[in-house]
Amino acid sequence: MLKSSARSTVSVVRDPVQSRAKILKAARTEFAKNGLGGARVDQIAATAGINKRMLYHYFGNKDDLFCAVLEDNYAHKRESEKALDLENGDPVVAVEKLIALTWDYYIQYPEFLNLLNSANLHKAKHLRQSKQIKKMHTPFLSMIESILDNGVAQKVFRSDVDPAQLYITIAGLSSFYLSNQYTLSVIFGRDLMTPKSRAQRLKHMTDVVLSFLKAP
Amino acid sequence: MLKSSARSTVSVVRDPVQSRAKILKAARTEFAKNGLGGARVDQIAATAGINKRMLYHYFGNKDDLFCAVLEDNYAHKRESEKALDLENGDPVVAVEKLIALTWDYYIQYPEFLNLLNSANLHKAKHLRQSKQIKKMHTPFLSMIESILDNGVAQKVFRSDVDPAQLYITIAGLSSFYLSNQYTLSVIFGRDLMTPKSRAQRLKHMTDVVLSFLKAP
DNA sequence: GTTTGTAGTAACTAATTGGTTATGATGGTT
DNA sequence: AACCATCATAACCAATTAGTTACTACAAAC
Repeated sequence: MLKSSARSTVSVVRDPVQSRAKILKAARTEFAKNGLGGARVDQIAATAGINKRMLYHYFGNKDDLFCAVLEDNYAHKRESEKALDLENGDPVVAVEKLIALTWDYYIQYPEFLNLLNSANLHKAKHLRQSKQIKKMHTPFLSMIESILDNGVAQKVFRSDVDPAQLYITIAGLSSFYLSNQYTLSVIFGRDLMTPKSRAQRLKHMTDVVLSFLKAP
Repeated sequence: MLKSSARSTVSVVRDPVQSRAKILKAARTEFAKNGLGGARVDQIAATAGINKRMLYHYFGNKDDLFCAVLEDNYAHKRESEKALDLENGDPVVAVEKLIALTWDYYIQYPEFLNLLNSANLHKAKHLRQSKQIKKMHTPFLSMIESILDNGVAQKVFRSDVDPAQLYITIAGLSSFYLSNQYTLSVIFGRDLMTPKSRAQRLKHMTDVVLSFLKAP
């Protein structure tokens, strides 16, 4: 059975690094928009401007591609956290900065939370394959720990706070508001994403966390 | 083109109320498990034990079925909230009860959060069709408002708290922990759902919220 | 300069998908 | 007892889906 040949006159540009990056970027957008189940491989290939065959060439299958997107997603976030230096200086200011960073990151990259939700819908089975993920977070947790230690040493924070609990709390305060902004806006009948609303939320979250940390 | 007739010897039981309920229940499970995009209409029909045609008969199409599931989902939660009487009595106890109720409800009905996430992934376009949703929440918000008012009157709570902000905070503290338990467990390398872990989280959340409300 | 692994394309496929057609059965109302 | 809107079934369909096959072409090593 004969098949027609690929076009042979026009020279094909080979750029594996960029091709891979384009696929990853398009996949991130598509997975974030429609979830793992709703995402279409054809759409990812079309958005990336590559042939679908290359997607399978580089990433194996849809699930492995999703896994690669998740790793990339976490790596990007950790990169932004490294940029801040919170372990030295005033612990109260450090906590304020940490809350603001979390909040701003979720706003700037709304795909992050969508991908996180999708990963959890599938009980993190994609993430569990990845060996790097866990160690990526260890330095982050120890950073929170030293902020708390500084606060305790300076007698401004209570001494019984679990860093993991605090991290989940800060992430949850931002995440729920942003991730559920659409249903919440319907329920409350008001736009939660105006600059004023956003500022109020940031203030509220900071109040909540610092009241807790400073409580006797 | 002749088609074979439906079986004519065995009498068919007609029970529209139960059929509708069975579809809704199966749809809830399937949508919660796989998201809107990943859910399969055939699977819903099979689980419900009804013919797929009836699903379209009762609910129109997949999106309208999803909308019906969401309405049902909210209605059920509001029903459980009505059961409590929090507006009278000690405001501190009322807040504690509200946090515990939210937490326990999410644990008892994990589909709730999955459906909520799916609804928001699609920017609440299904919920916006529904007219009842908004008014369903008004009494709930005013309940929180009167708890806060009681607390202020008794000089145990600060007076600048927005009820909507507080509601989102309480929901977020529970929701993020439970909804993301799988990825968080991978990251922290510990099981977040042991009885001990769950008790610690409930205590932490209560501490956080009450520290804030009692702060001067 | 030829071999070889990798990057690339077009066309294909088997299975699945949401939704429909054609037909029949039921039971309350008139 | 005839009527008819509603409840139900099996079989069907057009479109879509994830993944493949068969083939071509570049570029660096040999």
